Amino acid sequence: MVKQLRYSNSSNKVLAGDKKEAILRAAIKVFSQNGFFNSKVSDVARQAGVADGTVYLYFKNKDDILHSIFRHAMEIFIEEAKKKIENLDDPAEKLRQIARLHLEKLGQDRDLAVVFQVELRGSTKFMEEFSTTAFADYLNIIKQVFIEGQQKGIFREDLNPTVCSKVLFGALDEMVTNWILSKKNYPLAPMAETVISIFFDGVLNR
Amino acid sequence: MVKQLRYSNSSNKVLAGDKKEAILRAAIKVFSQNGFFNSKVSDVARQAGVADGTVYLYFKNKDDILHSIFRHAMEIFIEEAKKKIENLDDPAEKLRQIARLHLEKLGQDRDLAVVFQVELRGSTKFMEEFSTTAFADYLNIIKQVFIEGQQKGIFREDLNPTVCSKVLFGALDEMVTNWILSKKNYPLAPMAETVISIFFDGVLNR
Amino acid sequence: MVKQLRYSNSSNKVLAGDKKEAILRAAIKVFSQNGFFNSKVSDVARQAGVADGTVYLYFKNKDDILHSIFRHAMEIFIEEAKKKIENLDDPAEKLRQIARLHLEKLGQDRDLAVVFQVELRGSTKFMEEFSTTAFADYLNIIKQVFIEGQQKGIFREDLNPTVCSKVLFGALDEMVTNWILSKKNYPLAPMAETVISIFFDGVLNR
Amino acid sequence: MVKQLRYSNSSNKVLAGDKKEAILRAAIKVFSQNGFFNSKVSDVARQAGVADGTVYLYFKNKDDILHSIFRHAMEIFIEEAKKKIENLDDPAEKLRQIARLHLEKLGQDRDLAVVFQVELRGSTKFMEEFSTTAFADYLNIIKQVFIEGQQKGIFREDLNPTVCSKVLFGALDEMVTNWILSKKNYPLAPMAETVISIFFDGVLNR
DNA sequence: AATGAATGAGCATTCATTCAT
DNA sequence: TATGAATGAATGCTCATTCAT
Repeated sequence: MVKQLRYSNSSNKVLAGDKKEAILRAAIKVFSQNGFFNSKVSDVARQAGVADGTVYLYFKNKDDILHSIFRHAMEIFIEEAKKKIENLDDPAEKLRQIARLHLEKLGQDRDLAVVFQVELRGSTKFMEEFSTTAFADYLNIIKQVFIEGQQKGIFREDLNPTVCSKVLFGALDEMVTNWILSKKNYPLAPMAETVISIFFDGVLNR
Repeated sequence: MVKQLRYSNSSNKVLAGDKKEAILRAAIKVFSQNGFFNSKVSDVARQAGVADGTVYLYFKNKDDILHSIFRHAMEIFIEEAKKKIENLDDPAEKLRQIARLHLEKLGQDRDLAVVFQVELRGSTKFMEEFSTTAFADYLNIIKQVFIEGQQKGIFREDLNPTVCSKVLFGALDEMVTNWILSKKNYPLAPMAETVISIFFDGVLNR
Repeated sequence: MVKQLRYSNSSNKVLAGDKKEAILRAAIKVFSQNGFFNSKVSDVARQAGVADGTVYLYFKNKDDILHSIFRHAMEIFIEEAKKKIENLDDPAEKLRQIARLHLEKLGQDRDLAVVFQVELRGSTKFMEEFSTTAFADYLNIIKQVFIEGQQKGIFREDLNPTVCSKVLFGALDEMVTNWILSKKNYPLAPMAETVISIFFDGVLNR
Repeated sequence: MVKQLRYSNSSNKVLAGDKKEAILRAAIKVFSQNGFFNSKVSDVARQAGVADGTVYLYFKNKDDILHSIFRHAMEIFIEEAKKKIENLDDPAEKLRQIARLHLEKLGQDRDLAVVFQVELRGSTKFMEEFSTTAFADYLNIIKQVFIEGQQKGIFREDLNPTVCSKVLFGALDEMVTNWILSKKNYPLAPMAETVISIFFDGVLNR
């Protein structure tokens, strides 16, 4: 969910942006291991291989690092999600792809997932900001697809699209949280199918 | 989700247990307003009307207060949930009652809800512990009801009961989180119906 | 210029106010030795025999310690100056007593003098505040005595009392500054006579 | 009290010496606005229109900038003072000219005055050094004129010349300090007459 | 000469916890 | 039980200075 570090291939000089990304990667690792509040800026710096002060050349403060992790990852994720569904016609298939991408992305990067599921949730300050920015964008994508599905007669029209998008997100979110807290090391992405199956058809026998 | 403060009605002396509960209530209020990490033990003490040191007569440390809030509230909640479903036969109705109780309880106590949705989530330490204790009990109740429903032929048998219980919980949980972060002041409990409707019948048109 | 530490003489318990005064005395010593900006709060605490945090039970912050030194000393000084002149009739004698008290007080406490002459002067923020508070009171006392002298026909009436009070203060102030910077260890108080002599009669021969 | 910036008028290239002077002027402005301790070297560099590192091509360190301001200004001042009095015979008139020059120079350059009256005073390190170098030279000029006046029978012989020179300096110094701290914007130089009048004739009526 | 990215030492302040009363 | 004064460990951030270019 975060771009890989890129090193210049025409010289051994590290690209400017790479130092910032190195700090971001380091922060994801450190925050996921010790928690945001227990992580020291100097831990992040050491992990990134830079001096403490250098962190402040790229980030306003410790909070800003956490913000950047979120913004950066969401940006990439939303971009990818949009690309993935733009060539699909079936709204149901679109939701299935989004669900899969959601679990795939976080399932690929446990550290990032921990930061997303735990560290970002521990403060109303963060929560409030996030729930009105990139996160709102994400929910909105789901919602629009749902509305499209209602218009095409695929989804029930008695349901509120906003609530439905939250139900789907909540279910996926819970899968991720359980996954990172689990002692077992099962693959996360396949759970998308089950979630989608329940979301689409419900649990009742027919 | 937490017992109301009870004052002795035969004397002016506050009952011993009430002082502990006063501190718990104070902590719920303070934590929900400032966040756990930004709350000082002295804030909790002042809110409870006791001296700083007194807090340590009832709780091991600051973390222990948060733990107690969780344990105390979950205890009451699980007890109430069990009582609510013990006289019901229909597993579907049982889940409906649980869902409604979940949203009713937290919808009645915004401060407690904030602590549950935000403050308790900000540390893997807490999360790991919670996900294996009282929270596991709660998920297990849902799961058992689900299995019962499968045995009675009401619920689909191709679905994993554990995953289903998480999907239901995740959906409800997301409702609560959105509710506490929302500027609007809508009633939370009624959303249980929609969530249950989706969970039971799915979103697809038939 | 600062009250001496008082210990309870009826028990070995240190009086509450004494801890604050102990910190003030310690700060005067530490600031005068290392300068305000180079002094660490922990230096002051160690010198006072208390923990770092204790300093903050009595002072808002490091700046507040410096402020308090000034306020405390000026309070005592102004009180004493007023008492010294209240029973005198001759305005000239009043100024002589003030000049002597000024040099006597600071001449008795070199550390305090260093703080007054050097540390308090190094910031416009402090300077501006001081020059409009206790320091203004001091200058005003001199000025009022001067006006009284003009009314009694003792002092020249063509001179601006405000300017005259500043001239006298400036001369005394320079004596103190030179004294603390001097390698030699001469007594400061006697210089009051010379300053007063010049201030009263001028340097011209007649 | 500081030479004006001179730019080459035969080319667009700034003369080498001018860059050093530009940094000095920038430092005077920045120090007077924010105080020496609160000013960053990068502030000075920006104000001077050079890179941070460039400052260190002309000055050893931040302290050295403050030293240079003092040395540079005193050099010019003392040179000018000497020239002003070399063609005068009357010691009294010499002192009057010095007093006027003192207040004229600082009254022309408020930023420099702030640095002289406030920033240079905040450290015993600076104070001690200054009081034995250029400042001692300045006091010595006054003192020599005073002795000359005593020899010519103009000034009282019962007075210590050193003390007298300090009294005059202290009075002038206080005028400057009050001027920079004053909200009102009165001209400083004219106060030289009053100070000299008091210094020469005293405040007593005759 | 000039640059400015990188460094890393340094410090005020907070606050959970203790303990003498 | 209850108090609250005292403790002292712990850390984010700044900024003077360097040095490769």
